[in-house]
Amino acid sequence: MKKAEIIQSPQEFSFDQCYTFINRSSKECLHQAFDNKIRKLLKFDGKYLLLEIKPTLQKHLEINFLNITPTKKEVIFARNYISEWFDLTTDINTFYDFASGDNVLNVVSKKYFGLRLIGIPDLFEAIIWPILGQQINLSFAYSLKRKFVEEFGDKYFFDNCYYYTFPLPERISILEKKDLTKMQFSNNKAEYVIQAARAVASGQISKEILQKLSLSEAKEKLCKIHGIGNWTANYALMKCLRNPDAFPIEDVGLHNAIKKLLNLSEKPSIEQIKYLSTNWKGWYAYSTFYLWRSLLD
DNA sequence: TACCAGGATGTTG
DNA sequence: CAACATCATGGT
Repeated sequence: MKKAEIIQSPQEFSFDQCYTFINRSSKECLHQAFDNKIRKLLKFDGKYLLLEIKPTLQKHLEINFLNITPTKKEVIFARNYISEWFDLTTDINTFYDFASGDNVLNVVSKKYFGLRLIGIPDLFEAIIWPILGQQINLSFAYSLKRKFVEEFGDKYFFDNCYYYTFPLPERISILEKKDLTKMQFSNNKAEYVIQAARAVASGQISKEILQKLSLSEAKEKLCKIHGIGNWTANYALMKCLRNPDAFPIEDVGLHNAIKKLLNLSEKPSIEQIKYLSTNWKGWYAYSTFYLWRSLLD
């Protein structure tokens, strides 16, 4: 019996809320969620780490390494990954303070108390996933991602099923468009994905570089890549860089969530959303995420 | 059947 | 600069 690792969670943390979001699609291929447990494959220093995450009785996070006995470095790596994925270090009390007085966020901020902004720690994945999702329904986006991951990611067999890691930009940067169009990518998507892979593989874009820039500078840098517009840039900055003011305002899911919450007859315009979100500064990303969560009910 | 999907880009007027 | 066409395909 291997020793379980425990990550202390903050007071404002609900495993159930995070689990609901993580388990939102049965078509997800980069982790598995069942029986209130989450399994995810990581690769560290050439070695596969298959993690299983579940809540303890005290509502903290328990991590078990299913396939190996980890070294100290591997334990640290896994702990840091989970902490980042679940955003365990942000103090969200001031979010709740302002949200309780906000016309849009009042209900959701209470209803989903303890939900953290579930991120995408890998920058390449945080850019490619929204590109795949551009202008198509989520169901189809998930099937595109599955084909992409199964073809170009790493595969690891354990406990009667396969686990995958997201493809590396170096691998994708050398593809030809037809490698992707044959798996139902549009010509544009294929082009965008390969261009983005080259930008990351070459070092033109990295987490470290973006971290040092202001939000507008980071958006500008991302938008230089063909296929990354304002929505995709904000999505990546929100989910990977965790910029609190990243705000994918063009997002259709956001529009639908606001329409539903305010009982509008039509989806709100961009101008209406700008007005409604006037007081969200410092919490645009969290506000967006809580609204996305409301779509799952 | 037509229209919309977790948009972005190129072209047109 | 705003309006429109295009993309690929699943869902309704």
